[in-house]
Amino acid sequence: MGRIHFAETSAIQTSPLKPSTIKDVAREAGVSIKTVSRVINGEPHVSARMREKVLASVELLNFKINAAARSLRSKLAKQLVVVLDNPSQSYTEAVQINAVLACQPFGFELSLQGSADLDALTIAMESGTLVGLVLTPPLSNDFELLDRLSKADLPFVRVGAERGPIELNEAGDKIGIDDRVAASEMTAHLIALGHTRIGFITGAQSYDVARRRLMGYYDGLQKAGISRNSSLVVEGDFSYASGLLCGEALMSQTSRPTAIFASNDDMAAGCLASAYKLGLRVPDTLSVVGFDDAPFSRIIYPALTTVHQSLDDMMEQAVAILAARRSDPSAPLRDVVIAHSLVKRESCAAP
Amino acid sequence: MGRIHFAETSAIQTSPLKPSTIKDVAREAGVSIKTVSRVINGEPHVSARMREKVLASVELLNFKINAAARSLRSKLAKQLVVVLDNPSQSYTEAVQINAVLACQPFGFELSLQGSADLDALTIAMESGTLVGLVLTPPLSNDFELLDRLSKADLPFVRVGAERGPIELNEAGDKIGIDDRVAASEMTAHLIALGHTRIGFITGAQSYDVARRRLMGYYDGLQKAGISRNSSLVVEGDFSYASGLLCGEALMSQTSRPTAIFASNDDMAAGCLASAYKLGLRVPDTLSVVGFDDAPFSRIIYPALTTVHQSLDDMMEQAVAILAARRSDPSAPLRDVVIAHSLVKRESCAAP
DNA sequence: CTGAAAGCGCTAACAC
DNA sequence: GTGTTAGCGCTTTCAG
Repeated sequence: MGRIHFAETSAIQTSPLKPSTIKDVAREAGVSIKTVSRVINGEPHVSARMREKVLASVELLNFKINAAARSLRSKLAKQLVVVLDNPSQSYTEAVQINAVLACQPFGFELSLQGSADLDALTIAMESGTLVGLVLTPPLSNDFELLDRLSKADLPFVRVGAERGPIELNEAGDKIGIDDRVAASEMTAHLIALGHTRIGFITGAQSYDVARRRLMGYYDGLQKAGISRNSSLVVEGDFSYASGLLCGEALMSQTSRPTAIFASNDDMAAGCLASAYKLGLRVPDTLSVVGFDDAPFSRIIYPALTTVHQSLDDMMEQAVAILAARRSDPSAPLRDVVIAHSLVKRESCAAP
Repeated sequence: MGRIHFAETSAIQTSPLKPSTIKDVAREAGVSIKTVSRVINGEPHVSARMREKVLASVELLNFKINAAARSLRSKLAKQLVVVLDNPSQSYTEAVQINAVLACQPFGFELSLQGSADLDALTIAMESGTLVGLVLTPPLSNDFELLDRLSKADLPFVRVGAERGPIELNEAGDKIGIDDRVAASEMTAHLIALGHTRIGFITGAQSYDVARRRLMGYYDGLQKAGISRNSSLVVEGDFSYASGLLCGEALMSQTSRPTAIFASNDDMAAGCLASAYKLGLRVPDTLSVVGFDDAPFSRIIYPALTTVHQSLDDMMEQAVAILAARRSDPSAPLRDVVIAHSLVKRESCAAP
């Protein structure tokens, strides 16, 4: 997750010269400052020759645009709100840092909120300071909220939202991984290892992401011809504490599962802890896998086999989508699917 | 670590009005815009009556200073460099997010770097764009670097740096916890529990912070009248991998320790993993404690007893010190000690 | 102690 | 296609 890429953020290393202005560039290139402005903003109606001359001078003088002056004049919106209300500590932290990182290049002012205050947001939008909202699960699938947001004409992107047939009150851009496919792949991995009694710890069923992961688990079972067993599925809430409880419930059954698939890493960690408490060795006696590839997943013992979802990509693109929509509000709605991957570590083995 | 405080960052929630300008305030208060400027910048030479009038109007109109306009005009430096080169993944991540957070209120542009490029930094300083540097361990005690930094007249604050008798090439502001006292307290805690054979995993001895924590461990032993035993001290490098190795080394001794004090949480996690591998139950057979209170320390099993150091406070103050020094370069050098605390969780028990 | 005027670097609006 | 002009909101002169 949020490793900052040193080279990218290191403005100082790349600009060892005194800052030059648009005027300097204009003089150098022998054009007007407006032309320079057009070129550096990628506007049309500039001849190729001029563009080249300007670009050369920009390079020569190591011109860097003055963000303060630009935003003072252009009054482009720059507040971006991320709404975050998730019980998973690691998810919450990962979203936070990646949101901060994603906003840096745009100079957006990030505001993290636990819920969306429509009135305040509407005012901010009308006064031209709001770029838009990034909604994370479970809010990204809260249809009442989505409805009000679209009625208020507020741009928003839904992270990890349900994708599928367009529904009536469907709106906003979407971005996420294919949770269902990922969960099915993980299930298949467990089955390939030889497991047939596979427990599943689901998130709250009010979360669409939880439902999708559960469906993926069922898909995997079905593909292998293994029938569902409702006693092997228990419902947590994506928190560590719930993983502890659900793990215990699963393991204390008369015929206990040989593998447990927790639908996020926080719950997998809890599950690992309860296995330890019950004296079950992982992966020898029990395999445990997670979902998310939280930062701690390689540092707990045993290192967790899990599904990697690239939250940095996701937040980066979410912010980029909003930024693009700022210039062109009527651009077609995006639905971006980010690649996921299985990361196999030490927490599972053959039964 | 980096939990973002929702209320603080939520500019939108607190300013549901259209932004008003210094002009509006001046008109409201019946004064000139310069007077408003003086008041909001805390400048002297303003009568109490005027100040009050202005403040009232500021409140009334919900005036928020326009950072873009201010920085365009005042050309105050706003680049802040954090130099970070530490093997601990969790420490690195925590510093990153807290640095980003700490810079937000000042509108500083953060640049994370793996080393300090003096030439580039000097140019940036001379052209008035550099606020200063925040040095983290081990750089915060790299005397050659410190020396060059002070000769180049660059402001810097040293996080987690050695404190004590002023040395010749001592310079810069300092901020950190009292590592030595903290380590001694943790050792005392272990001893109070009944442990006498306490293993210690130290960081690389080239790190002053590692040396201080080791000294604290010795202090704790000494206070209890327990003699040092060099076979109980092994040297890691603050990484998870080294904790794994060192833990193994400690545990495979003929008369193994009943408790292990790893001098950071990454190594403690590694140590826990090696205990698990060797079939030693923690805390039943072996107690393990860490240092730092990394985000994962409550999620691994067993939840880690550790020393909490408030990196958010530290980075916040570090940035604030630099900001203050920007207005008054000759202010006396600060040496801030942040409070630490023992957080007792489940990873240790009586032998 | 207070104020009037100039202008930071850039882009919007309008010429040409 | 290109250039000119005005002015964003603030702080900095420099006069009172």
